[in-house]
Amino acid sequence: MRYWLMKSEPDVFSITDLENSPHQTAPWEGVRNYQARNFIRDQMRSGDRAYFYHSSCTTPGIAGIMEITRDAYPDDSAWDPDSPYYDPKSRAAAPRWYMVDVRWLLTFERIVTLTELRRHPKLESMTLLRRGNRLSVMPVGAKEWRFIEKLAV
DNA sequence: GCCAACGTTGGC
DNA sequence: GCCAACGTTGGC
Repeated sequence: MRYWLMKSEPDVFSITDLENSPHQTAPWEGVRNYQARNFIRDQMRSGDRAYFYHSSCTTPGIAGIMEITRDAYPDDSAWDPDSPYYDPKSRAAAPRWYMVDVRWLLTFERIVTLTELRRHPKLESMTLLRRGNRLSVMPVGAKEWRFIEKLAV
């Protein structure tokens, strides 16, 4: 099992929105970056765990945990002209973008903030904290995962 | 709203 | 293939 961190702007889709979704499950649509796409398509598997990260908001940080419940499949929002994620270069015969399904597992009692994550030397090599990192989907090491889990309690 | 740090695009 | 211009991300 692998561990991941996935960013979403809570104004658009928050961990509460996921919890309130049918079956507490939703497609993670709209990833439009090749490196993130490759993680989703080539490495992410049903059963993996992911931190739900709230970005571009008052208190950026990790809000809780979700589970990947479906391997990657074509992101059909790329074919919807009315979608903000529309990409005419993605065609059904050759899908450019992929998504997984995610299921809500738990919401932390409090947000584990970005500021707090930066304070811990054990986390300094985290992809999330690397200068200039803009990935919306990235792997998390098992040790880092467990360390963060304890912070949240 | 600002801006650093990227990624993408397209002319050549 | 180079690289300048442009667009996006995301913290602050």
